[in-house]
Amino acid sequence: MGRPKTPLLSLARMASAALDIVDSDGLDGLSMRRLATVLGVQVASLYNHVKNKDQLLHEISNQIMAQVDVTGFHDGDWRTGVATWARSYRAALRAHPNMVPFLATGPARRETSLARADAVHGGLVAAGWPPRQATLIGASTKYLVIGAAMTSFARGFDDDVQVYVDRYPHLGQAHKLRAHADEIDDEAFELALLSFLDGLERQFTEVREAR
Amino acid sequence: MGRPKTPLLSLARMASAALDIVDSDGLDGLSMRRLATVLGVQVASLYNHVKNKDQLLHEISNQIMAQVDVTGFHDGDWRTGVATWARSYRAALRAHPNMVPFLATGPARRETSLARADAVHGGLVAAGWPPRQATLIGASTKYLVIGAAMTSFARGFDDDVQVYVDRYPHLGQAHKLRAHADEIDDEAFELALLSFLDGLERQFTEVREAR
DNA sequence: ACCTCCAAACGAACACTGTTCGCTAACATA
DNA sequence: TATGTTAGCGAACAGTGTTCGTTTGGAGGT
Repeated sequence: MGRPKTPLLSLARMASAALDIVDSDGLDGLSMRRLATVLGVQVASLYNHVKNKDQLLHEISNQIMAQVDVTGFHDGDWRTGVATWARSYRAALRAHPNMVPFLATGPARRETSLARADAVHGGLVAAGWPPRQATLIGASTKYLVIGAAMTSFARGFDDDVQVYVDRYPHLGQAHKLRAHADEIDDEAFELALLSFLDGLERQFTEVREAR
Repeated sequence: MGRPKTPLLSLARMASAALDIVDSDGLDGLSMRRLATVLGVQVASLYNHVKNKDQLLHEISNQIMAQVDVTGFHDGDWRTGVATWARSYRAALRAHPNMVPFLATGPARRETSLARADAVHGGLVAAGWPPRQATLIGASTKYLVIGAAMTSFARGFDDDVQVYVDRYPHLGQAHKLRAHADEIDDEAFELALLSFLDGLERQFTEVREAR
């Protein structure tokens, strides 16, 4: 067949189609052959635009991480900075839940991830936090976001009552959870985030008074 | 060859060997063929003891979750209950970091997981929390633990300075993180956990006064 | 205009994966 | 003693990521 007059593929088109597959059929549902079929192309052609399947997934990851908002630090208020960062971070992950296991694993060497980390750390230090504390806050917040995106707590329970009755006395209502899954997950995340920020606030005043 | 005089395999032996492989070579490093080789056996034989590779992984997961300690609720003190639960939960996951992606994904239908959830929820309610709050606390705590186990924040950075210098002004010290990776991860987890518990404590007194 | 080099498609193959099938031989039970 | 179940084995199947050599279009240089 040879080289076509106008290119059939592009990195953007591939990443977009791949993300569609992952969104609808999970991470395991994405195979290079299936992606090729969707794009109307043969498998080997994909490797002209991507070195690896891994690289393709990183490409998608960058796309997702670009949605994370770190502008909340601009006015020097660290609390709203962390809050908007955490919320937009979680929202970006929840938009593509099947990608979360990949996003959360492995080193954060991705471009966009590092850029976000840089902005957060810089924002916290500029607001008056010692570097060490800024690091810890960044880490803790990331834990919370990743955990919340990874594990939809409420969806982890079965609709069927029989699973719980008799065997787990305190989980009698657990099957109802799935109906309000999103609601509960949202509330649990907000609860953790706000109480965390409250805790930090107290610590922050101590830091300021120590000077 | 036929049936051997004494069984060569057992579920326990398989799970144990499989976990060894996962611990040393990652989740992807575990293949049924390799597991069979390690056990001095042919692949097909494994399927006499396990229906699936998935079932094998669930077996391992149960083994790990059994390490989680929920006895802290026994004396009615919810705060130490949650704290010991969270810490032992995290410790169990950190002991086998490569298993975390599997443990964290998918519904928590596993026996041992449900038993733990039951104990936690029961403990919180017994201590005076309304069921709804108990659910949220369970969820939030799980988020934190899963996130902390999933993402070793500090290990996510590169040892090489050149990665950061010039490009990310606020991450100039980031390469030093890896040296104290464990220390930082521990502190970040404790920071999040304690400030979360503090936040809950304030909320709890409000709940009591409302009665 | 010609020649060269690179880019982007293809088809075929390789090594690997999880899983199933039919076969055999030992044990457990009636 | 006969029967059925259990736990090994070998071979095969469909599917995976990836690489190789080949073909051909287009861009750049002389």
